[in-house]
Amino acid sequence: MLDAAYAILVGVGLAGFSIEAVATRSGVARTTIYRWWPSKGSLAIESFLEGFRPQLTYADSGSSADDFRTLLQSLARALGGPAGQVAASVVAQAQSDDETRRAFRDAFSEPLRRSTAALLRAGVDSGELRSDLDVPRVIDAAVGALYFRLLTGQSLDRAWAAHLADTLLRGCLAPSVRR
Amino acid sequence: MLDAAYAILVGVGLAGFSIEAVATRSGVARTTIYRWWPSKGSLAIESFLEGFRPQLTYADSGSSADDFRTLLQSLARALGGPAGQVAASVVAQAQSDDETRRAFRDAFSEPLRRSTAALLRAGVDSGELRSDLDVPRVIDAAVGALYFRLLTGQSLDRAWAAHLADTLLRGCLAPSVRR
DNA sequence: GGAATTCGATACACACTGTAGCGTAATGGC
DNA sequence: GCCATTACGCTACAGTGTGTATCGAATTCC
Repeated sequence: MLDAAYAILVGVGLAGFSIEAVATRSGVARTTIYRWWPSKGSLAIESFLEGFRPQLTYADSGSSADDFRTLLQSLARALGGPAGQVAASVVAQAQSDDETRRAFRDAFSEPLRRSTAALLRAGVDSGELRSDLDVPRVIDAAVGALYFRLLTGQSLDRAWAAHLADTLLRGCLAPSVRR
Repeated sequence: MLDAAYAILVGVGLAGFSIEAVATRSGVARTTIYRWWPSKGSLAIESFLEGFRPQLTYADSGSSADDFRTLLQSLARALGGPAGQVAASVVAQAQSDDETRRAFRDAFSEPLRRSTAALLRAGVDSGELRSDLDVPRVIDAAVGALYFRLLTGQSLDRAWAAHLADTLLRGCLAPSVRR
């Protein structure tokens, strides 16, 4: 059923995503789906997590800047593909369903935020990044830019992510490392 | 009818937003609404534009950095209020309706992008901002961060916007002006 | 004052939701 | 091997919203 839900979200998009459609496609009775998922949102988010989780690269090269760039690139690569369509659908669903919003935050958004924060803080500690770096804002900007491109249907690839990372990092590097 | 649509989106949110509900609330027949708007999305976006347009501040203080900060603050202020709820609903609608997506981009997203780009380019020309500034990415980051906070239901106010602007500007200022 | 337009009201076919009830097949413990 | 539990398919149902068609009444324009 998760496969069917994923396939529908990737193919037809949120417009054609209904319990009915998932049931038909997966060859399962509608009642069976209701038995397992309380709402459309929870089904969507679970199918997203199923298909997305293993695609991120948390490098540890010794340079926080490089690791940051690598992470953003892997994010862009993942969200630029089919999973991006699913992610956008989940975010859209979350606008009319607090439960979905909460689930998405807890299962995806916050963990990602925490990992990124740890990565940047390591850079601050090592002296590579400026000591007064406003980590939450940098993450808002980075993740936000990805959201923005994703939800406005613009392309999302490694090259774009690399440029974004470089642009952001210019304000993050410690004075002694700046170009 | 636009007032009714706006009020519903602000109050109940996207969940309770239906042609039916707008008709009932505005005391109008459902058929009349269908006569004027081809889709739910076009109704939502028009009610958004009606209630939002006049709220942005395009300052011209002589400093691009200050103007950028001011613009971001006014955006945050506007989107942090009731209109933000409506904007989020429109973006969500746009995920299942290409027409809505296109309309939102043409009527809101792109003009805002263009104005911001002009503002930043003026800073580049005046020498306040670095000559190799990647303007599109800075805008992606700034606008994206706003989107992100908006769509994940996080607060959005002037103080946050000011910190965001400062964080971004650190990577934008020309070497001679840097702190 | 007559024509054109716009509206309200009703009706209809359709799709999806969410719940309930019932019979059936598989599973797992003893 | 038997029996209880569990999960499933199927059907039915009431409710809500969609989108279209039709028609008479009200309003506006000239």
